[in-house]
Parts: sequence; C-alpha cells; structure tokens
Amino acid sequence: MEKRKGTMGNWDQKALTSELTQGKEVAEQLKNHLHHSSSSQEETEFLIAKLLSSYEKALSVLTRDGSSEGESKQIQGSMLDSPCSFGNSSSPLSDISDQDCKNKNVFKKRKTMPKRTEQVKVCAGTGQDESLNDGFSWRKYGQKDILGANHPRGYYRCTHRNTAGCLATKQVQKSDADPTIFMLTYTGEHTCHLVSQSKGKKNVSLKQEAETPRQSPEKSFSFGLRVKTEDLDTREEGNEIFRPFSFPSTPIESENNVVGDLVFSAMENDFMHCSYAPTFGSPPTFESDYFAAVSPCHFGLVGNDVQTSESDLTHEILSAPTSVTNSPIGDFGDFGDFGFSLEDLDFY
DNA sequence: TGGATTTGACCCGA
DNA sequence: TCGGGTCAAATCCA
Repeated sequence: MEKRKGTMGNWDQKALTSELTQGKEVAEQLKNHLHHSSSSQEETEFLIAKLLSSYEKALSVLTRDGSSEGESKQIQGSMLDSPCSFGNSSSPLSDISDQDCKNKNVFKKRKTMPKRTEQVKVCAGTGQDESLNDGFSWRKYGQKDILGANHPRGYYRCTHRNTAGCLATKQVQKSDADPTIFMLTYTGEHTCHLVSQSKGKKNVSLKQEAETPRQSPEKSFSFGLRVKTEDLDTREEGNEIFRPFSFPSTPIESENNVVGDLVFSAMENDFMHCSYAPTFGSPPTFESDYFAAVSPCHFGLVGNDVQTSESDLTHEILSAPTSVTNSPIGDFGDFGDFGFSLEDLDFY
C-alpha cells in the first residue's frame, strides 16, 4: 500500500492509462451499438456515460496534485490495507494470524473506510413496507447513543456480509433539528451483487431490462421515499444522461456539502409533502426497522462510495449507472451483456 | 427453528 | 481518556 502513496508515480500513470483504455473500449462499444439499430437508447446513453466517466476520471488523475491525489488512493488503500480483508490472506501483514483477524474486529481501520453521508428526508406515503426495499437488504447490528445527539444512531450492514462478503454498512441517525431528516452514512461498497453474479446468476442484461418496462423514476419513488437534492437545475446537464436510470445527484460542491463527506441535502423538497413513516411512531427504534429496508442509495448513490474526494466529480457520474434499477441485488449485478460489468465501475 | 433485533461489552482512533 | 464503531450473546418474532 505504501508503494502506492508515491506522488504521481506509477499508480497515476496506471490509473490514467486504465481510464483512457477503458474509455477507448467503451467508445468502441458505443460505436458498435450505434451500428445496431436494436440497441436501445438507454444502452447508448449508458455507454456515453461510461465514456464520459472514464474521461472524467482520467482528467481527475491528471489534475490531481500531490495533496489531493491521495484521497482516492487513500481510500483504495484503506479498503485493502486491512490484513483481515476478504481474500487478503496473502497480505504482507498476514503474519498477523488469521486467528487474530477472527478474534479481533475486522474493521480495525473503520475510520479510514470510505464514507458518504447523505442527509435525506424520507417519508413513507404508501405505507407498503415491501415497496420500501431499496434493493439491498440491511441488517441492524448495533445502536448507540451519540454524544450531543438526541437520537441514537443505528448501525446496519449488508445482510450478505457473511454469504457474499459484502462490506457495505450504513449508519442512520435522526436529525436533531428536524426529525424528518435522517443522516445516512454509507461505508464501504456493496459487493454482494458481484458475488451473486459470479455465482452464476447470469445474466440479466441491461438490454434485457431495457426491453422490459423499465422503472421510471416516478415508479422508483412510488413507495414514497423521496430524496431531492439541491441545485438540480444547475447540474442537470451533467446527470441528464442518467435520467432513465436515476435521480439526479446532488452536486458535490453544493452548498450543503460538508467537507470530507458528501452530504446530500434533501431539504426544500417541494414534493415531500407526505405523511411520515408510520414506523417512526413506534419508538424507540424509530428508524431501525424503517431504514433496514429503506435507503436512498439507489437514487444514484449506492455502491460507488469509494470516492470521498469532493473534487472528484466522477463519483457523481459513475454513481448513476449503478443505480440503474431498484431491482433486487441480482437484477442489476450484471451488465455483462452490455459490454461491461459493475466491476468496471469499481474504483478499486 | 432460523433469522432479525437488542444491548452490553470490547476495541480502536483521536 | 473518551466517544464511536463493532461484536456477540440474549432475546424476539414469524
């Protein structure tokens, strides 16, 4: 890991090369798609998005200087540094026995895990719990009173943690100022869909999806959980391409951005005039059950939270494609027929 | 009975 | 030393 911390060394060159190569490949795919009338517009748009993201990432690599370059690297490193990480038994640090890893916390370096904080206002208009599913299943593993906070913070991790080694976790804390606002902090990345993909769940291609009635954004919100981000007008051109897939993301440099984390404000939401989740009326675990099922992450924010760099717009760009559906894990885990997989979107 | 939740204890980083 | 994050046993629930 330390090797990667050199300034503008091989890592950046490789990253740059990788991104440019990827962009080239995507461009070729796009070219092929354009020659096939059967290709859906969504596919084409998706490829364009992919292409743009590659260029964005390449540019970000180029424009990073010594200080700022570190963020994504740091994340990359931090996610892999742990000797207890999955599949990392060959780590130089593996002299720390496996038993130690088992006995001790796997997340010793939790502080360095990439985090993304979202400030969301949620409401459950339909009251249909099943429709609250965001495609990921969360399991609560802890709750803690936070100093200075009126409400406890709930800790959730992906249900597939054991089965698929998915390290995604999220924290849910009710806002003191506004009980209808929750701070959601996502840590780690969902890998469960990748595992399910490798296990032979092939292949629900995007094309196949495109041929079926795709969930419109409206339908995506049919369950009542709504998130609005600010400055949509000013940034729509950047996300417009993803409209069929996701809700526009908040610009990272928005007013509500909190340095270090990406804070997405859901304030000022004109269309959030719905009743509050009934679950919240049953304390003390007001958010526990609710957020075990509800997450705004599929509004273009899940799974790609490995970049906390506020200057890296590719986070935003790349986030959208992975939110292509609200489908359960197995549905969107595979874009293989589409020419690339989610792994291509992986920052690691 | 198995999965999910609760909760006290432990561990780590600041 | 303290607060936050996680573990794991106990408990709950369908």
